[in-house]
Amino acid sequence: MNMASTDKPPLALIAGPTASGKSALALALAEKAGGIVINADSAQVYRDLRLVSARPSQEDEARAPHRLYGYRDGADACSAADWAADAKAEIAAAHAAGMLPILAGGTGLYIRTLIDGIAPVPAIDPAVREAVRALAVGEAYSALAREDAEAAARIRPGDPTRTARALEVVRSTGRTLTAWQAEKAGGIGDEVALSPLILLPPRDWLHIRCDARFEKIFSDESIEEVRLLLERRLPALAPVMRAIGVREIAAWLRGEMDREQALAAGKAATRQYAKRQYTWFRRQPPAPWPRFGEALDCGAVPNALALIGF
RNA sequence: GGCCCGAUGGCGGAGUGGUUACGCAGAGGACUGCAAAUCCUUGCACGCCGGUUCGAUUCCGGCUCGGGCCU
Repeated sequence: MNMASTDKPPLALIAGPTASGKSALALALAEKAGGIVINADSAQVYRDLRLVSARPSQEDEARAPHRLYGYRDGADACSAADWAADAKAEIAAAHAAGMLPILAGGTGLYIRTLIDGIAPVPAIDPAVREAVRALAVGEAYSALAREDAEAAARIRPGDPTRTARALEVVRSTGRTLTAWQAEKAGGIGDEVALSPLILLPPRDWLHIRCDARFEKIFSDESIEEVRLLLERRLPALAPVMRAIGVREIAAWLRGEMDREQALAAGKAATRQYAKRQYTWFRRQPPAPWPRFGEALDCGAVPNALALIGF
């Protein structure tokens, strides 16, 4: 079991790029140690994306309890802090039930928010948000340069996401993002005995798995899933609409690509996503967190679990 | 057999007698409330053999290959 001698309740964390085998490893740990698997992946939270986000199967869910998978409506955009609050509640519930909570997922920002906390910026006035997001990047950036020069200095002029965020924060709260970010709140890192494991398998192995993953996703059932999602006519900027697979299958349904092109585009997007996650998990988590560099085939599971004391 | 056109990095695609676009893919990186998002950086080429020239990817000739036309 976990070697850490402490009174703090345990929390296991298995993170890594897509297709690295996180879910299978989490499930193996849950079966071995009496755990509850808690999703830490931003796309798998949406009900609308069962197949396209490659959520654990019903058989997997029958083997151990799974939480925070498909629990949000696609119209209800989830933020890092929203998820962290939900995860905190699920972790507490697991502890109350005497079980080991096991976070499994690949959204680095979500995990960081849960463990380290985040600046306690209040909710943004919806009118302000709408107005800010309606601006073109250039306009938003020059506005930011006037209203929060400090933020503008560290945000790249071409970065619409961060520019809009910084701008909506000053305008809605009257205080700059930089000022807010001087403090972090809500992190549970100090309250738990964390057993983190980062999966960084060989790239060529991962690429093969990414390709296979998307090929499996591009099925008749997934196409139906995307079709139903499109019928909801959600805003194009909604997180569900930007999930890998949704974009490509939608483009195919609209006749903008043929099947081969959509398949190739989906595979490429999956690999590119894995690469970004690889960079995050290689460099962002604290150095002491163990990294597991083997391909996660069946024989490697015990080695991986041993790294975190199970 | 003759004539014409083309041959540029992994792919697509400009261009130039000396400092060789760009897009995609790949690689590296950033990341504080949309993160499966967003953004930054970047290696790699001028079919082969001669000739002209101080200097050829660029000009000339031949060859090879591809496409087209003619007989």
